[in-house]
Amino acid sequence: MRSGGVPTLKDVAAAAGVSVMTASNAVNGRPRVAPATRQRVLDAVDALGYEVNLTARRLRAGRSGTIALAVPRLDHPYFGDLAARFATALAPGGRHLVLEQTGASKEGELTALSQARLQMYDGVLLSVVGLQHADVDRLQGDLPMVLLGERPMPARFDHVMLGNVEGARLATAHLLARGARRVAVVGGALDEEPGVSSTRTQGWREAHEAAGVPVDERLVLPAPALEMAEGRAAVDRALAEGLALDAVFAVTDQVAMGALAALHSHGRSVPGDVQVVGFDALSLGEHLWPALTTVDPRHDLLVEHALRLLDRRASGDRADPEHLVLPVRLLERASTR
Amino acid sequence: MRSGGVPTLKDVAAAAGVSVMTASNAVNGRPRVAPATRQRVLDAVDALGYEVNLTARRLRAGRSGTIALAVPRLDHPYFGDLAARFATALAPGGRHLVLEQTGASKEGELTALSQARLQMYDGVLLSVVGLQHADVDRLQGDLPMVLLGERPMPARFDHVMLGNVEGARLATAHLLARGARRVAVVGGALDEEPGVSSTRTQGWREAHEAAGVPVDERLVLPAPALEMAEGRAAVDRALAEGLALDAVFAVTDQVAMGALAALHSHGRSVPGDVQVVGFDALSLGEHLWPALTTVDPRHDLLVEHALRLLDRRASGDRADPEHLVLPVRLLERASTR
DNA sequence: TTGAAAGCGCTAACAA
DNA sequence: TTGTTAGCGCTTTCAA
Repeated sequence: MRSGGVPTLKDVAAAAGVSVMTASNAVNGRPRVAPATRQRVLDAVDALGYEVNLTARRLRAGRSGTIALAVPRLDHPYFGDLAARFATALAPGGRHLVLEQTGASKEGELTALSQARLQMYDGVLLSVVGLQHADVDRLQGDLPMVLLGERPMPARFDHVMLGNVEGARLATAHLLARGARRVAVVGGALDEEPGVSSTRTQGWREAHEAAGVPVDERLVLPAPALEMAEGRAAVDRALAEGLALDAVFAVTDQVAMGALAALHSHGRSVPGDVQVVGFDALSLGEHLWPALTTVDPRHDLLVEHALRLLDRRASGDRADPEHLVLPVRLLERASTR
Repeated sequence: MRSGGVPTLKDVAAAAGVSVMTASNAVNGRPRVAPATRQRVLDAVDALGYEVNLTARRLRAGRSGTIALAVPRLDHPYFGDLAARFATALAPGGRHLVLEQTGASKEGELTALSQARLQMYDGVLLSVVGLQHADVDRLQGDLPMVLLGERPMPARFDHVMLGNVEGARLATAHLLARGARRVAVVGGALDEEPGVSSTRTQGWREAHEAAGVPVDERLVLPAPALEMAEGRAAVDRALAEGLALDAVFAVTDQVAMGALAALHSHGRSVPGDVQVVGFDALSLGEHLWPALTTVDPRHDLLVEHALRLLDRRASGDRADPEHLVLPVRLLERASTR
């Protein structure tokens, strides 16, 4: 072993008095190694504290046991929750998740979205929030990859989408059924730019049409980065300007929390004066006061399908890509009547 | 180029009519390449869509430009916030952060904490929350590594600690100065097991001693995983059992949110009946109702010092390891008087 | 200024 | 059952 360095398979082989190949076979539990030989190798492994060099294994064998989840932001609880679910689902198979930050396309911070980076993994789960069609289309090669989230993307990739429109429709219909007539959509967007804001605003609009309630576009309150502070500021401003509203559909739970803060500081009671629904079913919504009614995006199904599709590609399956839209459901809690 | 595969440097060299070595020199901007040659190589790079294989580079050159932040949980906002800060700080240097989940020692989920995994990175920032001295002591080799968080750990590593005791003392002293006499420490622990709970409980105790207020150990309300639900349940139970308290020092903001929920459901006003202080300065605390007074753990300083120490090791410096304790400060907001 | 050779640590394929 | 050969894609060294 090179002094000061980490022991290699060569060191193990030398210590056990076998060839490097036999050491490899023994270490990896491959058959056709005599029990006595195997034991000598494993003893040497213990004695030296050998662990495989995953970089070398990946270069040679093309696998490292690592799957990447690439998300636009590391500091949104939504992605942390999702990452924890994927990590848990991968663990039994001996695989391992790492979280990569892609940044958003507009800001030109796509460091993680290069062939070079993604090639380090056995597979990539790519959240396409904030990405453009072209960003993803640049990706070549046959890296197993599954796209997550609702945005128009190259059809050659497997793609699991949340029921954004359907969830927004459910949430808004629930508010309208509970008597609301002035439902603000906080974090909404009227533009054509596809994404969370616009698709969920679309569901809000459809629910109004289905209920025969006219839509007032002044009730669309933007919160571009979908942060709590923006949701709070948007509702603050609307109330200060005297905009009439008796309900809030927040396009994410984070934005909903901001809305709740604003309503509270203006003395509006929830759900008495204003009913509130969020989207994402973050665990913290359950413990707010009042507990937040929200749309469950079914991350359980997302994880299940995404890994199924990823494994299918990893096993060399060349079937046509699947484009799934998951079902959603409403979790009724105390912030609506 | 192997059909269907990703182009390699060999493909670029062939296309440009130079040797692989010259292509490498040109691509990496090394000197001693004739301008015309360099241009031909770069043209070939563009034409083929070549990107360096980071696995091969790491195996040969020992660097990949990737730093890992290993944390016990991906779904605690605390770590997401910290990760985002590290990612931002690394970006200007062209380096890249990935987030690894270590799990907690007790549950035997230390998948990420193997030599093998960590060796894939140029450096590792290891949050030692939930880890044992022995887990970390197993790590050999000269991988640049900085430990984060207050726990007894092998002294041979650089180690940046938060001012846990000092922060808890500040928070508790603030409550006592504002008239509180029955300060519950939610998420606290009386045992000797070192960690967030016990060190912050220690600060709570010291503040009482300094103020001459007797400590009542019944006011130590555990929340082992420091989750919101546990904080809520702990305070719920205490109030149901008639435990007298006029203030809460929650050892994390997450636990503080749970405490706020419990206080609210028991009709206790904050800060009127019960004052509340958290710890961590999570951004969501600013937007709660009331806004949460909290201890700022100075993540800005943590990031600055951790990267300084990491870079020092990466440059081969053999200086004695540093063991820093960061200063903290109290952010006074509306949940205290 | 350019290139040939060697090898990082590992494993697939084949030979003994 | 064990070992030999070759090479993954890159970069360091050294020669041309």
